[in-house]
Amino acid sequence: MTRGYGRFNLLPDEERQAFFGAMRPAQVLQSGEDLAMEGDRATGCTIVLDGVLCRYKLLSEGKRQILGFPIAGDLIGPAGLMLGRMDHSVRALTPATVATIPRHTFLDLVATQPHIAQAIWREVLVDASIAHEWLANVGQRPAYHRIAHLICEMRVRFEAAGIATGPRFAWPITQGHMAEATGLSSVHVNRVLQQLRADRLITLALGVLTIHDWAALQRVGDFTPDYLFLNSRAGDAQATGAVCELTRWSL
Amino acid sequence: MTRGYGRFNLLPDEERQAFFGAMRPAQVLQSGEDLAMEGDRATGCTIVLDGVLCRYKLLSEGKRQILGFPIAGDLIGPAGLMLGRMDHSVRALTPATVATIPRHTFLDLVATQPHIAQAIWREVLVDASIAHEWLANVGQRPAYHRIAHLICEMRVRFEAAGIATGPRFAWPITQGHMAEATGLSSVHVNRVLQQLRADRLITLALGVLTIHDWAALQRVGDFTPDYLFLNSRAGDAQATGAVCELTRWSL
DNA sequence: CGAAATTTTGAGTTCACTCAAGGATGGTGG
DNA sequence: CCACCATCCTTGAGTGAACTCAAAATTTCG
Repeated sequence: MTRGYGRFNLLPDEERQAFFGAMRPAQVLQSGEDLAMEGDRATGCTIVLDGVLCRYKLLSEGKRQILGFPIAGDLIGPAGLMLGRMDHSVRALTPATVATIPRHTFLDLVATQPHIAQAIWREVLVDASIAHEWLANVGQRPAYHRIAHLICEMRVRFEAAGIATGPRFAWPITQGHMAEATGLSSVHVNRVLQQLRADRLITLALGVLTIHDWAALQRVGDFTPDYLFLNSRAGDAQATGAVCELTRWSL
Repeated sequence: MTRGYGRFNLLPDEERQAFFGAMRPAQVLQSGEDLAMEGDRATGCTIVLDGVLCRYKLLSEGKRQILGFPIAGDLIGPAGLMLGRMDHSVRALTPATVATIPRHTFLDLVATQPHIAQAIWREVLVDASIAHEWLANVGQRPAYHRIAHLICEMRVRFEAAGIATGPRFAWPITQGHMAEATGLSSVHVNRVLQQLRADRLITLALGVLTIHDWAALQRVGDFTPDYLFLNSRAGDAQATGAVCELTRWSL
């Protein structure tokens, strides 16, 4: 069973098959491997089947800003395809499985299959909405609340993708990554996590995150899931598509 | 003469007329007036004809994060239309002129006019790219560099929109707005601006910004305009469309 | 001209950072 | 199976960038 094609499983049969049929064979990325680099001419649109990746930008002085953590069902590169080049890089944080639709096939699908086009634009727009929320998070919230917000988001997205069920799940994001995502230093992230633990909100150890008080964590993180636009029918995480080898990273 | 429809002037004649013809009569916003609120069901897609607006999110504790400064040629609300509700609010910072295409007409245009659809998606994707750059700016750069970056971006966008020519132009963004855009306090913005002035990079007074050393300012701001995706044909700022009353806010 | 908004200044504080070192953990190969 | 290495996590101490509060000066607008 494959982790999920996210919303793309909800497409009408014909278009769903067209979409899945357009994908090249699934491809496995090693942890730390780059899938695309900022400035690259995008050669295709990639859908994440399994694993956790990060979008990022490199700045002068070696700083890095993580822009998001794509997981199963998320798309990599549609914007790059349509604007001509990638505005950010993408790297696997865990072993990951992805499948790519070549540039031409993808543009054809978007032009001729309205439901596919709609599903893709939805993903793109939700990504933009998430970027807005992250900007607000990094710009306005103190470290403690900022980290809580990130954890809330990932929990909800993991559940929506069918990766996590319940308050205990694999957390493949290092404190260094959390620092780069939130604009904090990794030392400070570590201290904030200890505080969240002392406050009985979460524990995070050995790659496993446990949420002890979901309501309080959301309150602290000032989190409401509206910006994720998950409000369509439930059940879109049950995958029915093509079988592929899965890398193991989750619990 | 109208300030500009941005890239929409580049559409083939037939589609350009369809696009302009779909707009309701231009509408004037007062400074400080809200055009849309987060959570609103979007009723149309609005194109900015003149003036400067801001997209923003309100957070708990009364904090506000500004997500961008739409100017002539920019679109408000296409994402809101397609996702069902706005993920952020939009407010005029200066008197502004805008024109709206009603929901149904807009969706029809997108579905039936490929060049219009392409132009709109381009705008949407560039907005997302800008949000990514802002996230990196706010997350990683110190205040001094962060403000420099914002000034560089606005200068380039003002020029591309035909609003500014040369290094001296109207700057309707208060220090309070700059603070909310960059995640700094307005007091600190003020001190950074004084430092930029002491360093002979800019002067900003009475709503007029002068850039004294563009090369140095870009260096300080770690600014390259790639993420704005302005690389298509020049001359798209010459407006030829319908005439409308213009509010005066620029030099 | 007066009221409101914005900018500026000063003083004191704090949140988050840097630097540095020591402990865990996990993967790899002998 | 264990030794080793790389990565990641943790802790301590000192520093600094940016913040808050408060009030005065300036500009804008009705």
